[in-house]
Amino acid sequence: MRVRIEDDFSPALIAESGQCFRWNDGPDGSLRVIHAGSCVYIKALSDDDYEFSCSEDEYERIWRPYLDMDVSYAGIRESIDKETDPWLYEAAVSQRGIRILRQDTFEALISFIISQNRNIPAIKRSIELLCDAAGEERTDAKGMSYRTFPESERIAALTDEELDGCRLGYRTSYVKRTAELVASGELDLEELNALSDDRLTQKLMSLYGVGAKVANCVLLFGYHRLDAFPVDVWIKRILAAHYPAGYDTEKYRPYNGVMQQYMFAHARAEGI
DNA sequence: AGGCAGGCTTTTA
DNA sequence: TAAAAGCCTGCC
Repeated sequence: MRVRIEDDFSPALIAESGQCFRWNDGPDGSLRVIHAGSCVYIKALSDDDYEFSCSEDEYERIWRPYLDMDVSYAGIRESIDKETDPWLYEAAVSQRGIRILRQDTFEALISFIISQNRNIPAIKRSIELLCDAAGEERTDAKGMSYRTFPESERIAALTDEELDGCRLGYRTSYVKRTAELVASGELDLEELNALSDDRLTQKLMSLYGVGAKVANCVLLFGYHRLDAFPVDVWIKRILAAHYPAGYDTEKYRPYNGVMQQYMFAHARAEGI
């Protein structure tokens, strides 16, 4: 179906943003996106018009919420103070179209545990191997097969050899223990949504293999806490270079996470 | 108590 | 060979 989207939206920039790992190039300049057991091709027809390879019902039910279409990212972007934050402003202009996806919480948790101390191609490779090993095989709108992100029970049921085959390295035990905790019901990720940002961060950091950085990524990308501000090596370098006197996270509350994405993506694309 | 060094798997550039 | 969207353990 054809969809008109007038707010900031760039599938290409989202695919490169580092927040999601299952957006890949499809035919004819389209992006192929896998989420929530479904797969869709998104193709830009003009600045504001997009073709989604799904029904209107599926778009409304799955893709529109996933793409966070009820939040105005243009509004957030335009709140940036060009005078006091020139580099952030420039980052937001060049990365206009990035949105914070409403990803599945479990998928985000496992994905960002896998992400630690690795670059994006390696992260994507491990996640695809994990989906191949434990996800369900389905067929997309173009007749191509894809695999869903596995349920916690399916990951917990993998043998050590199968999990090792996903090239997780020392993260294998982190993924295994987290999946087992969720599968057993001992850890209810949905229930945690009632916690404040600080409490949720603490709770996630109590998990084996989850530190401050991964916890903040899970808040931002898995719980849609738009104020979460993951600090990684890139953000450290950016703040050192452009905010030597310190970066004030009060100013853009409650959208610090959106600003973080503009900065991170811009630094990766254009340099710091 | 809180901070720091060293180690960890594998891939990428 | 160093670095990579880091975290854990042990030591001080």
